[in-house]
Amino acid sequence: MGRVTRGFLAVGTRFDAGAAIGGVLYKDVKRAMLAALAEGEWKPAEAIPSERKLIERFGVSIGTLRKAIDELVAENLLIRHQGRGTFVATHRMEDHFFRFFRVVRQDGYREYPTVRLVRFRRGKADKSEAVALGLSVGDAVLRFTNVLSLEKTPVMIDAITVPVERFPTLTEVQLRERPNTLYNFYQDGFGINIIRTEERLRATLANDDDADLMEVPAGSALLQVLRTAYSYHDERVEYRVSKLNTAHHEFTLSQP
Amino acid sequence: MGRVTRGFLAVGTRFDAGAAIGGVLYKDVKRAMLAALAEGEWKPAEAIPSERKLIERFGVSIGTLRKAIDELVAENLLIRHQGRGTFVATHRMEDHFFRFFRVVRQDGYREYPTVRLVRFRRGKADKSEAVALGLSVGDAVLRFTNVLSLEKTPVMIDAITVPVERFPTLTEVQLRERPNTLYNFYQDGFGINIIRTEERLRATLANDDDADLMEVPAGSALLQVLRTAYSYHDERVEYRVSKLNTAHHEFTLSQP
DNA sequence: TTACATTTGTTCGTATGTATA
DNA sequence: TTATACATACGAACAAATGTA
Repeated sequence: MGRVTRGFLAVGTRFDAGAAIGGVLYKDVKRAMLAALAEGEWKPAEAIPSERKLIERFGVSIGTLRKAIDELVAENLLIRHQGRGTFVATHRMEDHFFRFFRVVRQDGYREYPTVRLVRFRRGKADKSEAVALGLSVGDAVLRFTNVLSLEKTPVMIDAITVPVERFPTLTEVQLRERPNTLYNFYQDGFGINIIRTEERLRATLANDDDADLMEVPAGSALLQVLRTAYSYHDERVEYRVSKLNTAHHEFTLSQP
Repeated sequence: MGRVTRGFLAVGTRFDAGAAIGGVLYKDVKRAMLAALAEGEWKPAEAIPSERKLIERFGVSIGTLRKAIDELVAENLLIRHQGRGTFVATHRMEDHFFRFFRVVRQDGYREYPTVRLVRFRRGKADKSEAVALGLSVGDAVLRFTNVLSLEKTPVMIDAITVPVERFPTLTEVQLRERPNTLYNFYQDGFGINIIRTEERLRATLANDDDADLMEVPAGSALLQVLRTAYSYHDERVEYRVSKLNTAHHEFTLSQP
């Protein structure tokens, strides 16, 4: 005989609930927590309720709760600190910056880049942007380009496209004056949390524009990174084509 | 008051043992299991002892054992199958092939490559090989080159270097006739398990040799991948420089 | 087909250790 | 010092998958 309720779901016996919902309780808890994150009930940098409160809220045991949290921690959505609490991950420099900026000097040295905004324009999604962002060709998008420098030397060009729908009030000035990382800015300014990216890499040759911005000869070999960035529920919110000069740097698959 | 022994370690009370060894019991169990794997007590594709036997062997509770196994599973060293047992991971095609072969057609289609061995020679480690493999310059190495094709078209060149010391009996014929993946061959033929790689990516231009092997014009942009492959205990056993033609394919960071 | 033994997976709960404010 | 929070370790009970008799 199962329990009579599933606590937060309250849908009948343990067994019936299992058949009716996800079958696995900790997965249901995880989903509920994911919903609390996606809906903004728990905000970046804030502590979520303590384990004791969460087991009351969800009506599960400590082990089940911890298993749900374990997975959210593994996915970098939450960060646990013994003695302090469990926190919603942010994109502040200290936290996750090098998870998304994988450029390293060839001797392994890592450094924060300086960013210069060189283009900002409204436009209509082309085919590749529409495919990448799940839009229709012609939908309104914002395109902007950053030049990233390391040790004062331009090393990477990021050509970024976002749907206007998700960033309706975004202005060039805001972008230029943002105090922190771009993904942190998405987070603070628009409530959009980038939690995952998919990236594909190619080699390409510098065109005149690249050559100009990156101070290399046209025809140089560049590493091209095609990135789609995802928010909660696999929602695509940014498409980015980066070009990296690998004369002195490289793209690393190792996390620091 | 702690327990009197730590089972397989038997080094005193729980607390003392903690201070003396790793401090965390499940980490000790994990280390012991890692040792059993590294020493070949548990061999690839075989089942390790059941949880019940392991908790007897290590003198820990089921929860502690499972936490140790959880981490080894997360690191892809073990694979659990409910109802069957827990198995040592292998490099057979079905298992982990696409963890190490990250080349995908631009439309996302994945395919096993065909491999052609085009060079095999003994030599002395140069600077970069020595650094990558933790050898001294001049140490004996084997170098061999594979051309990988997808849909009958050459797409990637792998220039591979391994220390002779780790592969003393390796011959060109063996390499040419291996029935399975290269890492599976290392595993079966030399007891060497590749469990992890570090990769760095650059863009480069095709030289005459590349152009010849890959049937592209010299000067084409190619994606270069510098890979160091590790066995247990972070031992470096292979250094590989790959060049990929990204005209129709790309290097993906997504796992299938 | 059925029944059973074996193995891992999930859920429960308790006690204690460790880090933090 | 104290209270709070997460971390580790224990183990029981049952569920689900698998292979075999």
